Amino acid sequence: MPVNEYFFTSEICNSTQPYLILTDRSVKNIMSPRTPSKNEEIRQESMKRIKEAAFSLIAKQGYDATSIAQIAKEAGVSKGLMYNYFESKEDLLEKLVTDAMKEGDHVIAQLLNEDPSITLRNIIKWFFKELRERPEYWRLMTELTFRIDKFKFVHDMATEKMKGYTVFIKELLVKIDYPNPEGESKLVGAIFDGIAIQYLVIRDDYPLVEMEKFLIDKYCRKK
Amino acid sequence: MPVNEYFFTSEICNSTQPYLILTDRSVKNIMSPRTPSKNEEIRQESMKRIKEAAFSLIAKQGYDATSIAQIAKEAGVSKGLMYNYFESKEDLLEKLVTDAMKEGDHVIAQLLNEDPSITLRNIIKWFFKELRERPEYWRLMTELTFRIDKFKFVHDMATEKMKGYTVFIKELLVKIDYPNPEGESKLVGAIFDGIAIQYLVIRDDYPLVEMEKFLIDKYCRKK
Amino acid sequence: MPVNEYFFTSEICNSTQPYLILTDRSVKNIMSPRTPSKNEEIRQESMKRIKEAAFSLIAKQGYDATSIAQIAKEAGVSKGLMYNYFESKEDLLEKLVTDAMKEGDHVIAQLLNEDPSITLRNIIKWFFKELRERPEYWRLMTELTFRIDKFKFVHDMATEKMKGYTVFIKELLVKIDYPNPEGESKLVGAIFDGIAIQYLVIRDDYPLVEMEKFLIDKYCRKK
Amino acid sequence: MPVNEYFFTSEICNSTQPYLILTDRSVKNIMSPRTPSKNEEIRQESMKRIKEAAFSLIAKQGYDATSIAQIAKEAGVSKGLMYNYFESKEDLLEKLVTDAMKEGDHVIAQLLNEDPSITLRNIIKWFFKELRERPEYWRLMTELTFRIDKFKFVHDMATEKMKGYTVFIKELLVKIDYPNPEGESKLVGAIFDGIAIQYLVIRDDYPLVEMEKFLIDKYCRKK
DNA sequence: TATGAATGAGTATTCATTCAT
DNA sequence: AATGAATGAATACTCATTCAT
Repeated sequence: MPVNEYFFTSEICNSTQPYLILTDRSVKNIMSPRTPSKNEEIRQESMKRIKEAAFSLIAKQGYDATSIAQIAKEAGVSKGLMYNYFESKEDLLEKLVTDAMKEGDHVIAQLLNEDPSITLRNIIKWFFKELRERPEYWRLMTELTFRIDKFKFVHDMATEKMKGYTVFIKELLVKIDYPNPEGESKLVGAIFDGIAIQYLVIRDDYPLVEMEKFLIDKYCRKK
Repeated sequence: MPVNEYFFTSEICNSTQPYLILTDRSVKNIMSPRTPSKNEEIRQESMKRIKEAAFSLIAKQGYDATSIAQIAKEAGVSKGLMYNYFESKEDLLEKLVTDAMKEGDHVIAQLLNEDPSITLRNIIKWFFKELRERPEYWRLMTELTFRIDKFKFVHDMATEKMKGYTVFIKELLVKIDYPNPEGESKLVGAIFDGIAIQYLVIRDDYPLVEMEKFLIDKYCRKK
Repeated sequence: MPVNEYFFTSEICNSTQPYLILTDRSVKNIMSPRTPSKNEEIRQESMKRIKEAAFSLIAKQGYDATSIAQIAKEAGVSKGLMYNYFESKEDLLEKLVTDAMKEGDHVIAQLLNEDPSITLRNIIKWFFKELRERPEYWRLMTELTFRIDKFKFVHDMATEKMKGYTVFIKELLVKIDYPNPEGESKLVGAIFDGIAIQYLVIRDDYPLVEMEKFLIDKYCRKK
Repeated sequence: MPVNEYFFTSEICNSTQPYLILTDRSVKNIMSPRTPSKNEEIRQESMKRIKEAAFSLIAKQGYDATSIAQIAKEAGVSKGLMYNYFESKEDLLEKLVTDAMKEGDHVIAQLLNEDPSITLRNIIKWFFKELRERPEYWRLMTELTFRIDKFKFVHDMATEKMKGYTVFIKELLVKIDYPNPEGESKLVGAIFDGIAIQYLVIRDDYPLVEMEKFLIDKYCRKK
């Protein structure tokens, strides 16, 4: 691999700014006091701090109850800076949700197995793992989903995901000859939501481990 | 969305109208041009109108989006009067929720039957009936439950109810020799909550009738 | 005239509230802590103070440069109160302008005379009188008229008034056989605006008296 | 709206580009990798672009509605750079207005003719030409003039120009034996301002051509 | 008991200006 | 000379709550 490959970090390559082309001006740092990549770094850092602060506060307190001032304080930046990166409070929320969804998006493919029972078990396990690892995210999504009028984008995302997922479960149940797969797949959907909700509300008192075992035993047992 | 939690309570049937009992305060107040009982009547009437207005508005719009001014207008009273009866907006909400929960308590007794299968069927039917008839109420309870930090009292009520309820279902399942009653009763709890939340979000697109039949068939069939 | 006529002041009769009908309740002042007319009085007083403060500040500084906070402070009320009476800052402005226009509306009829020369002289005199007595109002109107995009209502009012007025002048000039009444009436319109503008800007240094005499001499001299 | 004030000035033809003269400051700055004159060239270029962007935006949208960020973007420079050349947003405006006034100064000389009637006709024609070609500029000047408290410098410039101008017109009228030149010159000033303001407000509906002919016919006809 | 005028702390958002680089 | 991330004071507006009557 030629040495010069090292000169092109992903950061530089992704830069949307053309200034890094080496000209007299950029070499002498006359035109630009900070390099564009340095600036981008600063931007990303600030954005990240804002997003993290916003996410944890909104997930804990809810969207309305969390003020821009509070987020800025938590993130250690000024209120004004938030509007360099996000058009509005709602735009910030949308980016937060989109980010969080992306995190979970890639996994499904890895859960597939030629044995449908195992696929189903993987899904169940993944669901409980998500619940344990990102409870705040699911709490937030649930809250937002309930506010259809205000956050249609969340509601739409959620509804669509739910449909695709129910179909998928049904096909698995068909393959493993589970009785009444049509109704049962809808039931499984409700069970997932129900467990999530109860866990998100009562948390440590909820028998998450027991329920996980129970579900796997109920739906993934080899006949 | 813990919905089923609200169906059962340990404190059975406290008077829903305790204010009519003549307390020291109202008895003493005899210099008033109105008799104490007349006064109390007026109080009850005003309170009722405020609660009704508050409930319907909050259920429709959410707690934050509903202002005291709006409630007062809908109830046909002044803003100031509201603070004669309720210490704050949050206190009003608490009394609203408490009332609504008490209403649910009465019903349970009527669902009992010497045949546990029939009792269970009655419960399932009542659950779906509630969902159809008072979706706003359940939406409100769900919304509030998710705002733990702000409305701890709802969370506590919900958790307590859920426990009592799970025990009750378990006993029914034991009586009808349903396999694994311990886990299954928790599952039924999750199913109720799951169905409720899905229905409350997607409404008309949700197969409520189908799910009701499916559940009755699954849990109440005589072997 | 029957004595009871004296009981119905205009204030009471105009009240939109029916409470003044003498019933036990209103006599004993149980239902309403302040009489509706007293309330209306308070409202009018507050409104007046806000309007006066707003008018003088906006006329002096311009609309944008005058903040709600400033107006409230000048009026000696809280910011919040302003929104009891006016829907927005712009609504306040609109009411201000409408009020000011009303003040000047009635006069025209009184300027008419069977001798068109005298009518014209009356108009010219009235114009200079207005300029002397309400310069802030005309300054404000001029400023606002220039901001078509934002204050279309002012622009429309102004344009309409100008048209009617030009036609009126033309007819007068026709009657007094002034040469070229069509063009001359438009010129007179421009002259009025021009004098107003110059006076409103340089004020005391402007030869208002001299111009008034000059105009009367030029246009109202008996042939 | 004092428009005509900007047409004449006492300080005739200061260099419109005084910055190109090498000052002590730029001469000394020899450690720079650029020559001082090269630097100065860059300065001039940047300043010019900023001024042009600022002028067109402010003329179109008004002073308050135009942000520094917008100007910088339009000019293709950074916000920070603006503060190298202008102390503040208001300072930028002041320089803009001063520049624009100077531009007007040059023209007058070209309008002069040994025949005073022709000079007057030239002035009238030039006035209407300006109005047609640069209405935004005149709109801006008018807007600013009316904000005395905020932009006193505009007011002062305007007042001074008006005086010089009135004297000039008067002398022309004297030469052509127009009756009452003292009053009539002031009237012409008012007429210019009046026509300008009416045209700037109602634009296409204003009979600009008709008024131009009418004025020339009225004031420049050889007897 | 009942009213509603009044308050003031709170909200999201904007923007001229600063300053490290 | 030039940049643009960052600031913070200012903006219009909202609303739960108080209190004189």
